[in-house]
Amino acid sequence: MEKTYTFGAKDFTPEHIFENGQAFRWEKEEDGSFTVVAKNHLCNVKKTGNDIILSGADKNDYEEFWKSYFNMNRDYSKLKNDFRKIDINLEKATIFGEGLRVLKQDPFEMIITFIISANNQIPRIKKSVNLIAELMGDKVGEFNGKIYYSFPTAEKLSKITKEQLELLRIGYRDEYILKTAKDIAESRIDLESIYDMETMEAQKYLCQLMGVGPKVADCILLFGYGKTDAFPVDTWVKKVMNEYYFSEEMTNPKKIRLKGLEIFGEDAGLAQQYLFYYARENKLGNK
DNA sequence: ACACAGGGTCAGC
DNA sequence: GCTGACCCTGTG
Repeated sequence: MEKTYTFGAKDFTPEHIFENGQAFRWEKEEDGSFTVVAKNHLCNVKKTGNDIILSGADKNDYEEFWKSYFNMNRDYSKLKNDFRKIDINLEKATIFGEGLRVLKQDPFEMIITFIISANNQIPRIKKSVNLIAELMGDKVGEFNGKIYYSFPTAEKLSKITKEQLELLRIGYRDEYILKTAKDIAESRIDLESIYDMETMEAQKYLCQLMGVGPKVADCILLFGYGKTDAFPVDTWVKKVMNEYYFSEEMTNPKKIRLKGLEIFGEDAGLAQQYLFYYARENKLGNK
């Protein structure tokens, strides 16, 4: 019999967690559940009534891995309560994205994933990232007839061949991920040291990597390092910030970022994720 | 059909 | 600092 672990579904809505553009290593099943692979762990996440059921994971797997992955130590009820006091638009976004959580994912995987994300579309990003795991990673397990693979280390990815790169269909980004994987594998950039850096210092440090600019760096810091004061400014955040917080059109991402931190404070990155999801799902500012 | 945008970044000025 | 080009592909 397959192992399972069950916990309360308060502040935990799988589709709002997985379908908000922070994670790409999952499949939605026919019953609405999500099968997710992270590091060398695999499980299926299903919401039934007031419960979340993890299949393929037991209490020990939860305590050792998934609890941290889902950032279960963070109190999202309190967070939403604080956000509601700050601003009515943010309150609307938190209600819309009820149960959204910002995950703690692998830093190297985030680096490669968000380099690929630049000037790209979410379905294509998902395809490319999963193909990298399939080509260069190891088999983690199987669920519902589908095989799941771990994301490769920098050492492994740095040995990808030209032919394999072709298969990824990531266009001009192939030289970015190759050079970045090499810089990390050969220790020119130390990913561990980033944990101890202030967010702005870390952003600058990450921007040394080919294909990493300020926005991608913020995504890496928010989704991979748990730095909640990283505030990625993309097209959607630009739209939503202009809609609510600027009287005249603001295009400068640096100033939008500053405004976000000024309004939303030390957890601005979490606010950003609600706003991003809200703006994109409602196609805010389109025509 | 075919232009357009997509979780931006880079090189060149 | 600003501008244009950039591999692809899903969408209208």
